[in-house]
Amino acid sequence: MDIGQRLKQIRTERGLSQRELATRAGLTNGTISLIETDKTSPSVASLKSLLDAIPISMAEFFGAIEEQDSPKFIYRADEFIQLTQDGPGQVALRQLGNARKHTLQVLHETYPAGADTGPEFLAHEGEEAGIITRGQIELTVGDTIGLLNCGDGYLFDSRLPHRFRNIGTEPCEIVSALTPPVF
Amino acid sequence: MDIGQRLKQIRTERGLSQRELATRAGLTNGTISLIETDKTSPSVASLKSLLDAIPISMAEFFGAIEEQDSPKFIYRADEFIQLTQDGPGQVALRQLGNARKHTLQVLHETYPAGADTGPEFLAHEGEEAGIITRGQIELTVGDTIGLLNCGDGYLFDSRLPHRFRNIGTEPCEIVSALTPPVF
DNA sequence: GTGCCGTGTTTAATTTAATTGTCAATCTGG
DNA sequence: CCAGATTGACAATTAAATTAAACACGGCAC
Repeated sequence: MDIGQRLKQIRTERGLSQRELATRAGLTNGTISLIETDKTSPSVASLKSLLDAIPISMAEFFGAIEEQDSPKFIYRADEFIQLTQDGPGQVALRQLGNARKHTLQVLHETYPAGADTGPEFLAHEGEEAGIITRGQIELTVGDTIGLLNCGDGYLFDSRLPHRFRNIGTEPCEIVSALTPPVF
Repeated sequence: MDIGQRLKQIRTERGLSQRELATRAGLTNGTISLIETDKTSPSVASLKSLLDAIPISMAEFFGAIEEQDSPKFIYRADEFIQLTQDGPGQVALRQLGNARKHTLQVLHETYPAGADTGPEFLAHEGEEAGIITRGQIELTVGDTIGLLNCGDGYLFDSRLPHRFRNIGTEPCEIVSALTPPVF
């Protein structure tokens, strides 16, 4: 999402210099330079001032950006959405993309040593599967219990009651998938 | 343009607490509180994180806001668009609204003592008119010269060459109108 | 009632954005 | 060719957003 490039494009299209736009918007040329070179992320208020002075609406501005850079296929590690609070001993669930827009939900799960999805079992519609990428974890599905090591995987009907427990000493990481997404 | 209200609306619609949304977006609950109560204007990056975690696009977010609060009839003094650079002895032109969207352009003009629109006369299409609200100014239109005092006004065809000069000792302020707008 | 969790708000400290002033590079006119 | 003006970028300071921690309010179990 390149705000700087888009701002520069519109500004130059209309034949405005950074200084001219700056005075109209009540900002400074330096600020516009920093924004256009992506060295800062402007406040919504600043961006609104700039767009009013051009003039163009926020919706138009972002509409053009978002239809430009979609559809999105690649998600960087820092773009994952954290579904859980962090804290010592807490399970961390990091979701890939906007699951609501898809039928598939992929998570990067981290279970610290001793972590547990709880004594009450989980159960919901759909199917889920995953592969252990670090450490090991105990998985209970129905009345089956198994210890999964790094490289192992699982696949089951989510309606069956299930539970994850890291009974090892090192953290366990899992890449898992669910369909349909559950929240 | 109430960003806080809109964010709160969407967040509560989806049954998210400030803290839950905060962890998903990688921010803090305090920040969301400040944004929702309009005590701060978030950076575009922060807002994008929040909207991604909801999820909703920037264009959708602002689209709903902008169709809500338009059409706009009232413009606050600090919303005027400054058409000129500030500086000592400089004429300041502050424009009311987005003249490009209308056929009428209204300006709040300030002429410091000694200010002058220049020895070369102005001339452009349309008509212009105004009323002096402070101080006094010398107006030349064609070969007519007049001294206008506070409360006086003018109205002429803009194709006639014209010039404003503040020959007094105190600043002069004028509220003027042009049609069609000139840039 | 008391204690506990969940909510949203507020405060001081920190991080980040915005301003100010300056720079080199690029035009423009004499 | 040079002087003056204009452009976008940069460094240091100022202003503002963000954090982290505390606060106050309202349920809800016990």
